[in-house]
Amino acid sequence: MTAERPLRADAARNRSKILEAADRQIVAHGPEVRMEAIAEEAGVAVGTLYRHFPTKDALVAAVVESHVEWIMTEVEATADRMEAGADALSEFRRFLLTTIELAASDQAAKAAARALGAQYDIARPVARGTAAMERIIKAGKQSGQLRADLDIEDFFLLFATVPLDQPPRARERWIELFVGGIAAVSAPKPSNAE
Amino acid sequence: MTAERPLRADAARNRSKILEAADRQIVAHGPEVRMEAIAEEAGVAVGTLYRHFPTKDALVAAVVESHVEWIMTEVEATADRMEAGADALSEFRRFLLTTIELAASDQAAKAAARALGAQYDIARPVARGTAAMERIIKAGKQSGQLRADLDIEDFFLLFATVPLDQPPRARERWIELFVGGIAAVSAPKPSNAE
DNA sequence: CTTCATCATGAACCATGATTCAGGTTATTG
DNA sequence: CAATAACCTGAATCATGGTTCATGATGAAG
Repeated sequence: MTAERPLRADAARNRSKILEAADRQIVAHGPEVRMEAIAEEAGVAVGTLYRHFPTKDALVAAVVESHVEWIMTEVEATADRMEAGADALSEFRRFLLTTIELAASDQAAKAAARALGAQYDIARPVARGTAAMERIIKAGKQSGQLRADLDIEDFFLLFATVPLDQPPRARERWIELFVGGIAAVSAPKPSNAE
Repeated sequence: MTAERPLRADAARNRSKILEAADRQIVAHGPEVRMEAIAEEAGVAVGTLYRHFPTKDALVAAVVESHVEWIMTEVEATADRMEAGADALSEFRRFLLTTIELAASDQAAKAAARALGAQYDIARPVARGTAAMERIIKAGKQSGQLRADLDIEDFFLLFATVPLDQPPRARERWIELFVGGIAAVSAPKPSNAE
């Protein structure tokens, strides 16, 4: 069906220059950058962008998806560590801190996080991450450090909620509060308090 | 200085028609509604909008601020109840539920919440709410149900973070998780777990 | 070294939406 | 009932930014 005629050498080169430029621009200025800015950064004319991507949205989507991919990789690494016996809470805290810290200055990752929260279904990459999150939850529950009623949905909620726009101190604080809420020791309706 | 010449009768009437229309439109469709839509809803021509508000931003700001005002009123009511001895956690949960539930379908309130989180300084209305939040925190700590280290900043963080775009069930769940994190019984770094 | 299918260029084109302003209305005052 | 300052109208103007396409270049095949 889709006869994949190999790209002409220069075309291939341009394609990646565009992708890289778009990534750089979107990371720095967010998905609203003008096509012209991307073209300039890539040392190419706007028309060329359109030769490779039908619309701006398509180009942005390509970039953002690669960042979702990246986030999912982090999730997997966390799952690995937790299964290897690491402390559930501190491991999770670490994940949030490093990932969020990086994502905060990265407008593309922000868009990615938003996308994740908005419509839990960016297919491929998310599927990978979903499996990892299941593992995280399972491991955390077994060690007794995560609420017994935790759910994947909760994780997506978490992503949709991270205050990426706040200053670093605020982000750390937020993590602190949220992790406390996730911990098994917290009591949703404490009747034994005092 | 500012010689407040009273508005001509029809002008005053139009002004409020515009404000109401803008509110309705922004609540329904968010701050991106076209000026023309607002004008039409108000039964007035676009030019008239500009006679009363220098720019679109000014008009939107007026509307959004009134919603911040509203939220702050809710905060005060909550403070009152808590000082009157109501259960800290459930009272706070109630506040979040009702306020958020209303705000969720209210694009203007969403923008308002975002504004609150983005730049804690919408002067007047926030000042009012800030005082109330101080009261909430104080009352909560005294009853021993709120973390001893809670801070006003935490509340702003909370507002900046509420997942208004998520479905109702998700919002409720989020509140559950977050309140758990705020409760004094939770232990940030539990060493007595087990 | 031709030849031509691919590819690149970038000015022109379009769509959207905010803002302006010349010309017509109307509330208010005397 | 003038007279006029305040007001209103809405088509025209601007600005922004995505998308197209006629024209010119160039890598690959023979």
